[in-house]
Amino acid sequence: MKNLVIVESPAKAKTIEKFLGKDYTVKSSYGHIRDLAKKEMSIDVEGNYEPQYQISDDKKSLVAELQKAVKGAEKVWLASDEDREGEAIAWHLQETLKLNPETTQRIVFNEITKTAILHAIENPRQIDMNLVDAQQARRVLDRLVGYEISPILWSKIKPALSAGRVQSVAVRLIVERENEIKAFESKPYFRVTAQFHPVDSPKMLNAELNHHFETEKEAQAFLESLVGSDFKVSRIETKPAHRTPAPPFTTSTLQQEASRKLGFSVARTMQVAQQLYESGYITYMRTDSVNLSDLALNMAKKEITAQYGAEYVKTRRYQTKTKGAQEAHEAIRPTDLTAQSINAESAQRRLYELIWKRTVASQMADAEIEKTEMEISILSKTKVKSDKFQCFGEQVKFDGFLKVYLESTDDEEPESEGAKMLPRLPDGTRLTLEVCEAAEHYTQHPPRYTEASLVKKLEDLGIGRPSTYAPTISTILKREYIIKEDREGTPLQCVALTLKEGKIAREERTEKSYAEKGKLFPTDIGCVVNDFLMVHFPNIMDYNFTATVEKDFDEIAAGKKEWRKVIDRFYVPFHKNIRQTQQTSQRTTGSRLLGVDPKSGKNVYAKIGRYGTLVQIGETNTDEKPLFASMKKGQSIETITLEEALGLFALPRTLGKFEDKDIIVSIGKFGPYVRHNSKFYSLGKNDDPYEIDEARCIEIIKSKRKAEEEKEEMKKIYPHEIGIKDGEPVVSNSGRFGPYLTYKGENFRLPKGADPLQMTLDEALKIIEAPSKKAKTTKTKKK
DNA sequence: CAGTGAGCGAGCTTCCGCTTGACTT
Repeated sequence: MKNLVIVESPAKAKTIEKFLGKDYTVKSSYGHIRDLAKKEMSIDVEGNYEPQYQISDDKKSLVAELQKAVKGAEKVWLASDEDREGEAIAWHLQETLKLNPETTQRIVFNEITKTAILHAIENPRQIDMNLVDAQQARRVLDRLVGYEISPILWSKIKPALSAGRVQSVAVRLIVERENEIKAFESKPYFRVTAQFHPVDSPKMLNAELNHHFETEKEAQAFLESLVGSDFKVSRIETKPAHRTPAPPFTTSTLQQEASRKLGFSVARTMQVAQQLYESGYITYMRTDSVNLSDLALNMAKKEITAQYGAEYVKTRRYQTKTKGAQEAHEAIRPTDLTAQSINAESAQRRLYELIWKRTVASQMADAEIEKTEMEISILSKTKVKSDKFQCFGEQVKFDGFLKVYLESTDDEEPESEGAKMLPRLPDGTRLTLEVCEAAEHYTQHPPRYTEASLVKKLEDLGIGRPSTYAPTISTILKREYIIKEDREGTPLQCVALTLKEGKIAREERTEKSYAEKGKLFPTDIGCVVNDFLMVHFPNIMDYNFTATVEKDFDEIAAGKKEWRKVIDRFYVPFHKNIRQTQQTSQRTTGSRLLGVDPKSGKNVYAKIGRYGTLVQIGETNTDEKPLFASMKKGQSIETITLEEALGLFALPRTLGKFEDKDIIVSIGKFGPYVRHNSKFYSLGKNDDPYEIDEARCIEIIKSKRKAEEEKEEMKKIYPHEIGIKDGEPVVSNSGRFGPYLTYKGENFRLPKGADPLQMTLDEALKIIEAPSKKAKTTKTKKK
């Protein structure tokens, strides 16, 4: 082997190997191979912040494999990504594999095309230690922040909590949005819409009054003033406008669009995109760049010309404006733009088509639009009115990119009527009012974040990276700082006044406020932790903290600052704050007094305990031990009432007898259960231990008994011998996931619908001999 | 396998950013 090239991703390795030919072997590092040890701080704070790196357990065999490959190679090329992390990966490889810095070739390319790669090979350099140091500073800072603040939370609030530069700010955004919503006062207003038609034509015009009314009285008075009034077109104006397509996808915009258009969670989008990437359908999916390669631009031009005509082509190069973008890759695009769709499972196909449309549209001409604005004046018999009706029309003159794709918005207002073509009516045209309605609406609070809109906000603030958006959300969900929930709209009483044929009718309607789906809500713990961090670590919680330290990292990368000095300037005051907070801050439980227990006369509190939120009767600092009960799902410290709190002390409940033994319902370590004759039976998902009755308990007991009997039956049937081949039996067994086959010590999955009891030996052998999806080279680890 | 929450004290938890694991009984 002459040349060994090491890249970050195995899929990339496969592609590059094709371009480079047989003199090159391409291997993958699978990301970072070394990191700070997980257990300890692993930073020698006294020793000038020297980081202590170690090869992670799951990378040991890979490193050994790379070591072997290095020995057999004449030249080693480090081709990790062209950014801070990529440079550090190259450096860790050089250190770990003991490569000679003088002779090791560092190459970079940010698009996977033959020209880009060959160009890179012709222009090797050495590792840029300034860039590596910028990464070390980033890594060390994150570790210091996370590993020094988290233990404070354990002792002051609850064990196993966490804080960090990215996650804590993400939680702050959600907590603050919820506070805004709580502070929001929804106010009613009256929106006036009307239908007119020219005196001599039945063609209807939809119009809206140029302002709202605050009260029904005002709206009523306005409608009354219309009776007997005349109407005319007082102004009509048309002007050309154009719309431009959205830039190609980055990780963040892909997550947003897949959420809006396909309803995917951020994690699902990334999982499906990974599959598309591994199958070679799309370019790399973790990117902050909107750049397309020349190859892609040419492909797009050809494809658009062929499909839609040359007038639809407009080649555009987009600039990445995102804060802190590192642009190590291209934008997310199809590798082959001639494939408008792919033959794959539904989720993959739909995501691919979205990417195809977005990419192609980004290289298409603007849409040319003609906008029309019309004003309708009210000619009152009594006085001249400044109130005016307005109509808006839109006509697409040339569709351009709209032929292919239109970006969605997060706007939750229902699609407004409009954007239609307006008839051309000359100024002064007399109009007849057909109907006018003043309908009551309520102002809406700001929307809660969805996963995708949170990602967008984080990206706008320059916080987090494409590879961490999805994991960050799953971390704050796992810590139970936030929950993802649907919330139904609440009914609103609305008045509607309708003027028709000179008469005003009044109607009361019940309308629902907008339902919220998959929105992020803060939990009690999230709020308490956020408040604590805001008081004691305001600088870390500052929305500009990341942007500020990124400036330092950039200066380190430019060789203008020394990374250890940057860290020292941050750490000395930070650590002092840590010590002070640990010594002086109070334990925080978020406790709230709910009232007095009528039975005992003692105070009832709701607060955070070691294992979650709970309610408590009595005081903790007295001789008498208080009573405790866990709160139910959906209850919170802030909203729970005294009655609800007292209801939680109803467990354990004894619900009569079955077969002469007590039925007792309670909640245990593993959730709600029924106990009967010293045996435990878990309750179903929809059973509430506070509500469940005797009959349902007996049903649960009986069905569990039946399931056990069936299991016994299965044990009698299995193992079932299907036949003998080469002196070895072909057997079917029944396991946790249903029946399966065993032959010569190996297990085989059954295809859907196959019944091993009816199966012939030939059929069974077919399953056994079918090639398994992946070669069984990997060993399974057992704990 | 079927709480806990006070207090004592052992030992545990935790960050962000690169990557893809594994295929059960």
